[in-house]
Amino acid sequence: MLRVTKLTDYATVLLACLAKAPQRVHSASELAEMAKLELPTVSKVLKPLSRAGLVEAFRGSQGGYRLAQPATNISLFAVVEAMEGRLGMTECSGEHSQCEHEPHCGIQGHWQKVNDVIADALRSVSIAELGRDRRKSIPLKLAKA
Amino acid sequence: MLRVTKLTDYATVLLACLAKAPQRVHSASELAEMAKLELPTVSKVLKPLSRAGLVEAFRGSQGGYRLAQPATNISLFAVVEAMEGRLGMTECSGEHSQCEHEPHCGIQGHWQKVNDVIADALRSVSIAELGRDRRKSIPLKLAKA
DNA sequence: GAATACAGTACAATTTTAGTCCTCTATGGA
DNA sequence: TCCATAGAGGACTAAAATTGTACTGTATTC
Repeated sequence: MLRVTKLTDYATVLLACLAKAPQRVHSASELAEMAKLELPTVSKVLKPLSRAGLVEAFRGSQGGYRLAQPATNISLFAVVEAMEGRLGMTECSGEHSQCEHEPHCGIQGHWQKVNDVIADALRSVSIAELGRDRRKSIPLKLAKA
Repeated sequence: MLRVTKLTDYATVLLACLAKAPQRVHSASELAEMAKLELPTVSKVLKPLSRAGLVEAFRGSQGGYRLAQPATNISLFAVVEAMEGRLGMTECSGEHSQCEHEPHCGIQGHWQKVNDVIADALRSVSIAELGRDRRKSIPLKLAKA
């Protein structure tokens, strides 16, 4: 099915939540509430996003997360890469290929082209666009505000 | 990493083999030899390709497989779909979504757009293109950001 | 210094994927 | 006709990835 992992999916949802109030600091539990996810799951998602520089983390009481960049600057490509590592459609399109078939495989270079096109597709969508409600706009009760 | 499964990868390799002599019938063991894969694995890959109408199968002695369409007509999209089912980047972009978050998720429609772009990317490459130009490797030194 | 909240690591349960094997059916030739 | 070949279909095992959770540590605020 060629899909991203659930964690990556969650990441886009959480980033879209953050993008709705980019200046505010949201705690992980507040985000869990907003996205209807479990707290440990939210933490797990936000950590790699923080390491990748997509969100800023603040410790201590009143701490939480905030977008580290304008929402329009954060592409789906960056999110996928932060969550799943370097994009590569096949074994041999990664950095250090372990593929034993390479010596007699005539096609490995071609997947790279496909990778590039897909990467461009992901780069063309920012999380700002994800946040824009196109259907039913959701209440998004900020219960803990 | 956003990658296709190994079986899909194998499928492209096998189809590229078939495309080199499109009129000939190749037995599964012959293809296994060409692609340096195990026979059971080759069989497993060719079955869904046959069901999807990408290759023709001939039983009995002197039987084997042959491309059912000109190689230029067989896109990577068709191969991925035959091997992995309908393309969908996220749970909710599939046909029958089981995603419990849909009612309060504001972004599900947006992944569909990404799907479409990626589908187009895959549609733009045929297995005929995979077979030609065995340029060893493409300079890919996009240093990790 | 106590409470809050993120960081990092580890781990169990589940699901997917990969690979193999076995039986059945169809074909072509002796 | 009979037999060897070769794909069809399904079942099954092992391995790997994903998911979700827990626990301990560290930083910050009041």
